[in-house]
Amino acid sequence: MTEEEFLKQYNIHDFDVPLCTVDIAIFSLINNELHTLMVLREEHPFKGKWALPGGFIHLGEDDSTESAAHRTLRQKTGMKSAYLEQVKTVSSPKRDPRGWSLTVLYFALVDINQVKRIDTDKKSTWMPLSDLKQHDLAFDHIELIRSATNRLHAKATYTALPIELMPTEFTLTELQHVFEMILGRELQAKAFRNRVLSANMVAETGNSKISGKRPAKLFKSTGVNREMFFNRPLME
Amino acid sequence: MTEEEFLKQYNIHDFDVPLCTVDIAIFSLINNELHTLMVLREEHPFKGKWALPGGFIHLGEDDSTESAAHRTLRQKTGMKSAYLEQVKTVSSPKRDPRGWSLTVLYFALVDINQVKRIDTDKKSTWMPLSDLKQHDLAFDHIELIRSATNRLHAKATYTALPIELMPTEFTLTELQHVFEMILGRELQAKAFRNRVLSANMVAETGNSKISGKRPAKLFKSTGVNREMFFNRPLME
DNA sequence: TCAATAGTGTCTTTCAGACACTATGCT
DNA sequence: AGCATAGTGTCTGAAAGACACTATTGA
Repeated sequence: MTEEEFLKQYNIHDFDVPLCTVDIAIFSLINNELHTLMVLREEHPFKGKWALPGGFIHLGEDDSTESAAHRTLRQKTGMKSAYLEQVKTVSSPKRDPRGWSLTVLYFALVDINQVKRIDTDKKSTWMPLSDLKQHDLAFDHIELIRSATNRLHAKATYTALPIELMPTEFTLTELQHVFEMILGRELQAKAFRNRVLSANMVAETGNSKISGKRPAKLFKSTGVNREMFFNRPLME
Repeated sequence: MTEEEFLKQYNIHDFDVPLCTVDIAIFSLINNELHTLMVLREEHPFKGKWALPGGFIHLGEDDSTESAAHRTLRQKTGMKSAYLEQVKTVSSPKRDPRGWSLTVLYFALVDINQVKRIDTDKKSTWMPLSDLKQHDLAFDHIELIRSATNRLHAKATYTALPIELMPTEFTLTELQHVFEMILGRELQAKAFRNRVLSANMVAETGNSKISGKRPAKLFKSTGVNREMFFNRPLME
């Protein structure tokens, strides 16, 4: 048989195949707390439960799981681009009652001020991470969120990725507080500032922010944080 | 409709679904060189080309993509357990001529002395990494191998994972040479030894190896390398 | 005794941690 | 002037880099 003949007779529907989805944990800062965007499932299975945004890959529309993730992100937040990173692929015969399933998990970091639109057709909400355990989420999404959070936590110790969560202008103290929230512990101002400043990850905007007492210089991201790795982690 | 009714009428074959596979780059040391196990494709597509071991998930047999990877590893090397790590999931409508496809990539590190059996039904070979570019591999497998190699390289800078490639007993100089091969540069004996010894990643066996001149102490892995991360990378 | 490989002593450099200190602007 | 927050000076310690040095064996 030639390859052409083979491809002609090949039909994926002759085989048992897994269900194949993409899920994204979209993280954002609201009132100095980490939130993740959740959508209410309006169909079975897990109807009425909160779930991560995502779903089946649209074979005609998506060029990769990453572009499926971008599409979802666009639909839910109106953002054309944002930091998006693949976390891992999780699979099991049990995690979806419809059958053997596999999901490619991503996480995104967005500045909440850039979020333009939230799909009105589906009920969705920004849920603080601290509230998650009180909800009985769909599928294994609580586990997925934990995996995404762990990745974010790890990245905060050896990169400056959390800058992606910040508004256009921010003070270094504000940035430090975000890191502290993600890492769950306090940081030394000196070490923290040395690190981001000497790596040129932020640049002064010339503006400052008066929050009552001494005004703090405002900084903006230089974008270096997307690729740069520090060669020592923050603490152990 | 109840969930039960929904599940009863749900049929995955009503939808367009991607092809879904698992591939593994199985790395091993042969004659002081990194090799990866390749199998000859005996069917279309890419018939007659070399490819990474792997293939479709067996829904009845595999509990996850990881167990599909373990099954493949067992079939190709006879090894029940070995270091196995998920690298990433790669997808595209073009990478497989049969249609939209997705593969979950793993890499494994094996001690070549523990490899018991190589499937006799499929032609397979250990290919040195340096030879790969001379071959026209199936699918995007050359890219997948590059991704797996990059991961191994990164891990060698901040963990002692390459210990998994070593035989039961080895000298520190031999281990250092393996790191040097993976990293593509020379290391300082002092720094290298301090690092693995103070982390208790290896333990003396009491034996030594005479290779002509001063005998070198033999060490064995303590297994610590699987989880331990150094808090500074080797060089930049 | 010498060649060759194994393994160490020790100085430098880098950067995080600790923490006391100074700076600024509002009230 | 006082106070709260912004931001710095400077010492310590841990671990990597450099590189000269010593140790052990067989021939």
